[in-house]
Amino acid sequence: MDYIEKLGALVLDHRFKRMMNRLLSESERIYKARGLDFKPRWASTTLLLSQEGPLSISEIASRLRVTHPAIIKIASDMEQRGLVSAEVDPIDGRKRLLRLSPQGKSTLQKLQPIWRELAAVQEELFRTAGCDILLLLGRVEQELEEQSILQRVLLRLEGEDSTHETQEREAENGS
Amino acid sequence: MDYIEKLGALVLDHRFKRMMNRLLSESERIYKARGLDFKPRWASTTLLLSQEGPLSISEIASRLRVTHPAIIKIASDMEQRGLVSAEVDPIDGRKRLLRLSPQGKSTLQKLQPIWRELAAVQEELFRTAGCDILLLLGRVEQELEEQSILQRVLLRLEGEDSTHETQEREAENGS
DNA sequence: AACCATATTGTAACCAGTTACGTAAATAGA
DNA sequence: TCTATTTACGTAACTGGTTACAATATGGTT
Repeated sequence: MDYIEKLGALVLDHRFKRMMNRLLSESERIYKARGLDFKPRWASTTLLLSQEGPLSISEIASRLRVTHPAIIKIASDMEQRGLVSAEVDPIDGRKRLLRLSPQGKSTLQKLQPIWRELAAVQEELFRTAGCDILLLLGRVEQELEEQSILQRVLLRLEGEDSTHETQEREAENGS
Repeated sequence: MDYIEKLGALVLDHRFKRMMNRLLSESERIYKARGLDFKPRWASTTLLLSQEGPLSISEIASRLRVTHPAIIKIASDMEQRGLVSAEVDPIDGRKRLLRLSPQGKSTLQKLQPIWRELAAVQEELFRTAGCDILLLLGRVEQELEEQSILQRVLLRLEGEDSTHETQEREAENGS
């Protein structure tokens, strides 16, 4: 019945998305079950702010590798719930420095034990299934820095149809 | 510098999302490099239609485990480019049967060798990094069917704070 | 001091999905 | 046969991101 599984590696993106959604929705339910009004998507910003003091929007964005509008949205949601406060940087009027509010810190205290177990459960889940998922993802990202999927696939295809090589070469060199 | 990697399993969702985006954007560039006007997100629908004849919107949606509005969007995009055609089911006037058009089939022919190499490259990438990714994901999904992350985490938390059990129990029972 | 380039934030428009809802066709039951 | 329920599709509104663009503050040059 599950056609996506049958399709294999071709739809790996689909599989990753499914796993991501599962992790997000279960985290959300865990927070709810523990009586916390907290969204999984705030986790990385919360941790970053807790560990590295007040930071500007764009600093957070670059550290977390998302775009600044995404952080603006997260920050404004967290401000509404009183978890973070913001003030203009006194020495650079363009920046708005974000910090965890007292309420944000108290929420963090409640989150810590949950996060500890959540991380342990997830790591264990993948280890039981056969591998260290973080190590694996790190290695794959490393491999891809050396050579992109695009390059790998085009190279293999080029070997195949060495008869009709036309515009592919440019595209490949362009990267 | 990459704070997400430092955060570890807590932000596994983030890591999966990153990998998914990478796979999608590289696929898109591969299609472009080979001169095809084709989106990675059409792949599963295209394959399904090619293998299992004309299908209705909701059949496709359920086979691919997405919602039907998502398929409506994909189908209308593919119709615009002439890759699929649709007609009302003669024996059930509610259904719109989708099938690959001749042009869709010819595009499929061009996609096949690309997909073959793409799948091979992706599998190899993960195998080199240490594991059979499809097997791994399948196993984890299997494990999660037996017991959800929610249950696992709540169980572990319950064991922990058996000393200071306050309001958490209610929340936990509520789920 | 004036000006230009750059950095930061914010906003708008878009994308790819979801949930929620409305409508039409089919089906089941009285 | 008439009605009530269910199914299929479509649309609207929302979410969580993106890119593109505008406005403003900073800092370096002349």
